Amino acid sequence: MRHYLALTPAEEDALARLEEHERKLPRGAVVRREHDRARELFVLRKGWIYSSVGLDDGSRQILKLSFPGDLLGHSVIAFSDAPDTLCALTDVTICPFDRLELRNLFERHPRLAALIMAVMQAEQVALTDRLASLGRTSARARVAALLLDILTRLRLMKPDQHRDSFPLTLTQEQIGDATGLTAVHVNRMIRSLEEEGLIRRGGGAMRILDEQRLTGLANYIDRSAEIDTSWLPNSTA
Amino acid sequence: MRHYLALTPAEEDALARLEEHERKLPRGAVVRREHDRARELFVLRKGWIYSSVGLDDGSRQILKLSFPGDLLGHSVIAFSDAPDTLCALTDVTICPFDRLELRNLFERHPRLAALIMAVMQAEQVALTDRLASLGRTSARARVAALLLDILTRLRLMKPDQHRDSFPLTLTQEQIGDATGLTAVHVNRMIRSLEEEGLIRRGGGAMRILDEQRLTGLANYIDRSAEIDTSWLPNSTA
DNA sequence: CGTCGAGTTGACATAATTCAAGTAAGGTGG
DNA sequence: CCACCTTACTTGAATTATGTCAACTCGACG
Repeated sequence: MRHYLALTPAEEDALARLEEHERKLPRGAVVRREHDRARELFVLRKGWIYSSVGLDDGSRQILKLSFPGDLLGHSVIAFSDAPDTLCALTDVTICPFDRLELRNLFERHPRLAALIMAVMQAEQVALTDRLASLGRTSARARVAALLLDILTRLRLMKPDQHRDSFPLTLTQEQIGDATGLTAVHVNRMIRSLEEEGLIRRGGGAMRILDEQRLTGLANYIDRSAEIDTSWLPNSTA
Repeated sequence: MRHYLALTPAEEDALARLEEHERKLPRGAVVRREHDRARELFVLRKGWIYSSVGLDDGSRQILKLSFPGDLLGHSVIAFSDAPDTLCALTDVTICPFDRLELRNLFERHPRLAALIMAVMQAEQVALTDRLASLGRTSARARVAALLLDILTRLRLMKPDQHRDSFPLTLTQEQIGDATGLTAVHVNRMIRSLEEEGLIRRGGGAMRILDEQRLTGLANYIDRSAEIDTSWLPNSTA
């Protein structure tokens, strides 16, 4: 799944074991709710999922979007109560596995464990990019950055299907919850981007017309440049 | 250093090895600059350090504060170019070690490697808390949350020294860069908190007078409740 | 002493929110 | 197949939070 380097057969097996079980959920389903006791991680096989936290005043912050191939629910690595809610944006297929499986990985496949740590770290850097986006850029820039982030991440997996567009499964309210804006204001920003010919909507899809200009305006940094795996331990098998 | 569980002598040795070398830097020194090639992680032994990114328009976002005992510079686990700048807020003592040392840890001390992953994960959750703070709370709340975060983290290490106060080494501009606000507005928020008797400043220190009320207003969540290590592998030695 | 960085304060400008009302599209029961 | 409802999207006007600019104070430090 996360093919940043050539895996040995034994490592492939170990990864496959994590995806042994499969669970399908309909659009809108809650995978797990914040404050619930949680022991499972998931590999997302199909569909989109978002992670969010609710605040006292009823507002909500979307923390992360996950796409096919992503690992989610990492928080159980540190805490036994889920700090965030996971919710399906589309019909999804997920492969749950207990965190005890990680134990096996650390003991028998140190290289895989280290690779997972590297991938998690890359996600953390993505989080800091979003932090800078929320803290220091305008509404327009935040919306633009979100759209670009979705596009580049989908394109990484399926370059042919997502040359310059993707299905718009997020409502404007959800975009607002991700960018720290109001649904109303998100709407205004999207139309302004559209009027300037930077993006176009239609048929339930979002198309990025001028990726370069949008990237500049959004202060967006594409970090899909490969993860550096040169320090990883050698494979054991 | 990170005593979330009892370590074996061999594990203690391995950790001690990471702290073999020591480097002292004066206040204001840059440990490493963003975009620099970077291979080293650090254990912060003494002093405070912040991590920040600069945006095109000259503004800056402070991503994280690090205190004694913290591990920093994790980004080299995934990338060979530093995504953020590390800068000393006080005179500091750091213990640098190459990321190749991690290899040794994964191969010989899987339990330690897993513990480090858990600690990193806890930091990631802290990042998501800040994301929600920037995205969905008012200026007052963000400033309050930052102050509480500093207090609770320092108190975790030195409960007696930091009952309810800490040295205010951050300028108001830096507080602004951390919370996504202007220095001017930070000033107004701090005085308003002070006028309401929630905090008090004096002698270069910040004192939290009404932690409970401040916590409520800030939407702050204290996650210093122990990291859950029950899933970790057994020690090898 | 004089300079400099940090903090403080007021007047004003602007970005984003709130409120309110309306339209379009999709789903459901009759 | 239509009438109805609901949910998402759109738009304008009024309001508010935060930013900008500019001036002033204060203490530290050379």
